[in-house]
Amino acid sequence: MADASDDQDPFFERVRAVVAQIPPGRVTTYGDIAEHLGRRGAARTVGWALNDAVGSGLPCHRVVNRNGVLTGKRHFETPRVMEERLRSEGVEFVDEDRVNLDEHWWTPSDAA
DNA sequence: ATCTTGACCTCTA
DNA sequence: CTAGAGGCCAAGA
Repeated sequence: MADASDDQDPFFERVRAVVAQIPPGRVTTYGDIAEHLGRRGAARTVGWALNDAVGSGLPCHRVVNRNGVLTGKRHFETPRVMEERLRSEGVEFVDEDRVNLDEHWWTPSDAA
């Protein structure tokens, strides 16, 4: 297994690693993750990674857009899951689909 | 192999 | 202030 086939470090794997390290009660943004990985405008790709992460055990509900809006709630099993989960963790909502980033903003650099 | 879509962000007019 | 376009990476048809 020393072939160039087991290299799982493109972008997907890295995004998942970061999202998996998001502590409860905290929220992060796509742009922050992308920027932390070295890609500033690759925020879209981050979402793609989560698209495959749904059901993989990743707390994708803790990832919101720059405005703190639960953009990806529609991709969940049920749009309600995302909101219910965040609320269950102690996250406060300033709007129907907007969380208080000023109170629960977590960054990849805050890990460890 | 090519084109389109996709859970985004940022800049410029 | 609002509106429009560009850029990034990956997967599906």
